[in-house]
Amino acid sequence: MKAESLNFFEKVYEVAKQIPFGKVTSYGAIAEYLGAARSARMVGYAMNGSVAKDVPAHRVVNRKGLLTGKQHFDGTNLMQQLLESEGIIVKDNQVQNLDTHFWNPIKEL
DNA sequence: TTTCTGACTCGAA
DNA sequence: CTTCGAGCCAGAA
Repeated sequence: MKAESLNFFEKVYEVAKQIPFGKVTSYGAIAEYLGAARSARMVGYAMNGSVAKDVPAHRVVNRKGLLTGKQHFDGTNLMQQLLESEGIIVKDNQVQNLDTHFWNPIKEL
C-alpha cells in the first residue's frame, strides 16, 4: 500500500477542511505543514478534486491572498462571493486584510 | 521510463 | 516600483 503518496493529497484535503469559517490560508502554508514546502503548486493541483472532497477550496488562496484558482470554480466571481459570504473582504481577486483572516495550519495545528 | 503540466513562490533585471 | 523568469515537487499521459 503506497499510503505515503496518497497521504499527500489526503492531507491537503484534510487540512483544507480544517480551515475555520471566515479564515483563509495559502498553498505554501499547507505545503509547508505537510513537509513539502516546495510543493505549493502540488497543493493547488491536488485541489482539482477539492469539490469531490468537500474541501472549501475557496478558502485557499495564494501567498498574496490572490484568488488565483477562482477560474477553476464555476466561473468568475463564485470564489470571491463565497469568501465575502464568510465575512472576508475580497477586492479585485485579492483578499483584503489577509493578515487578519489568515489561518496558519502550522501555528494552529 | 521520459516528458509535461500545474489553483505557487522567490529572486533578479 | 513593475515585470519576467526559473525552480521546486508530485502526479498523469
